[in-house]
Amino acid sequence: MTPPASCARPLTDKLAQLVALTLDEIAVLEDLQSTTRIVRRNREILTEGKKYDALFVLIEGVSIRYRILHDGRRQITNISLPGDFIGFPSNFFEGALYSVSALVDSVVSPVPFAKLFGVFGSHPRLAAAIFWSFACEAAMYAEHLIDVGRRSALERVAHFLLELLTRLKNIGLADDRSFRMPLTQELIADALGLSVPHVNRTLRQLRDDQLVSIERNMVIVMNVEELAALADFKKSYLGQFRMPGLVVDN
Amino acid sequence: MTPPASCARPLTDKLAQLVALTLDEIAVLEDLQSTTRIVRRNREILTEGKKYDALFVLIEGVSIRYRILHDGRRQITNISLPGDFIGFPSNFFEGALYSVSALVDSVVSPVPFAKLFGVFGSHPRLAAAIFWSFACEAAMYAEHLIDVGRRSALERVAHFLLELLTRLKNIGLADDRSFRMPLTQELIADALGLSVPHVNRTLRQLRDDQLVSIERNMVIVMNVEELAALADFKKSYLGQFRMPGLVVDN
DNA sequence: CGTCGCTTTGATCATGATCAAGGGATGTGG
DNA sequence: CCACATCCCTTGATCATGATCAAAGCGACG
Repeated sequence: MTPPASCARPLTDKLAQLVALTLDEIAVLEDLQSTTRIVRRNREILTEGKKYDALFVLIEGVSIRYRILHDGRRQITNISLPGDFIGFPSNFFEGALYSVSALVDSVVSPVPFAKLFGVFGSHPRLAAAIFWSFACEAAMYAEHLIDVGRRSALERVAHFLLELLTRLKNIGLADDRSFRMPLTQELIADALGLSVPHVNRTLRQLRDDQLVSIERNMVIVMNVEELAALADFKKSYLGQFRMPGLVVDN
Repeated sequence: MTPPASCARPLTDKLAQLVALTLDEIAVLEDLQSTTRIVRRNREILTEGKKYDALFVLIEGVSIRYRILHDGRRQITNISLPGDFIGFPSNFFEGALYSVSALVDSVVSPVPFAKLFGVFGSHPRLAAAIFWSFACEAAMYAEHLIDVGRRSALERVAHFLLELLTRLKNIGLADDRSFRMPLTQELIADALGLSVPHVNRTLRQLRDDQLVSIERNMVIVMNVEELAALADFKKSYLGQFRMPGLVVDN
């Protein structure tokens, strides 16, 4: 059902959408991700406090980054989809700052820091493109923060659904208005700083208002416009990137 | 009272704490910040939606990054102190994602993307160090997100005070337990996703509990240990960095 | 057919928002 | 030197969003 991992190159595809990559650059990029590892559903990919000498690229699957507070409350800071880097910025610290778990059986590829920084030195265009994906990740953090800090439960859930739809669409895992929700309501709650019952009620309200339709795992956004207006959602932070420094000759 | 801007080199100082910089590297770093601009209190340094070809370094002063929602609610995502980059990741997008305002008269220095990426190509150690400061910024976002998503008002305010204390200490603007609070309670409220009266009451409670003392603008953390325990605060995300890729020869 | 994981619903509770009004400081013009 | 205005802090009363607690429904799967 799932294609062999070696066939999927989500990171390359993602960066290629940004910049037309040369064959050489593609080769370098593929070399970065040459070794892969399978991580089973519900196993940790990264563990808080451990030392790492690499970032990871998520080749296939879905993972969450989170922190668990002393009394068990959990905040999911971030959801990773195929093509995303895992471990930025966490792994750059003495002792990873967060744990990352696979939500489904996943394939990851470690990218040693040394290799990564090597590419930064030798392939400036690639460097800029990779840099972009970090910027994009940071932008999602900021947007997530606004969500949790100042939006109502309804707006939060709406924004969350639209962000997920947009991101899944970008990597070909959603069509224009529908996708399979990879998270349980408990996970959504922990991502949005809400309780499970309230997420459930909020989803119900969105359904009652004819804004979305949810059946089993399938989410259909019935009215993207209106939902976006409700959530104050602008997808610019997920896409339009400037590549100003691309023509760098030093 | 304040030293002339040309004397302050907070970014260089910050990075020098990380890696012993060569004279050449220091020169390159200073060259990056060679032009400066003064921004008056309450003026915007960056405006949401505008295009920029540069990041900025905050040389002196304090600034906030924020988004205002359609109905006027404001979320401050981030507070910048001297030595911090302003405009990551926002300025890498077509149309800056957020506005940034100076809270006091400030000095900033534009760093054109082209120059920045040039350094990335030519000075890998510097690149890694600058990269670190982006990672640190991203880590603060994540920590802020946990704050707002899953901590109570009391924990949030406590965590906020400790983060500020630690950051100010790192740049020599605070002693071991006290500092001048650069934000009004309204700004604290907008940073933490709370209302002004509740921030006020929460600060009062921290005072009543003998954890902090606040007089005018001066904040004294009376009991760092206990406050850190209350807030679940670990300062590792503000300091300990690995420089694994520092010895890169390509 | 029973268990497990997830969703759904209801009833009650509490944290923190909102609304409303003062209370200092500090600064400015008369 | 005083009047007044502005900005921020403080406090109180009420309200509401969303948490918590509890229990039932409902597939899927072994």
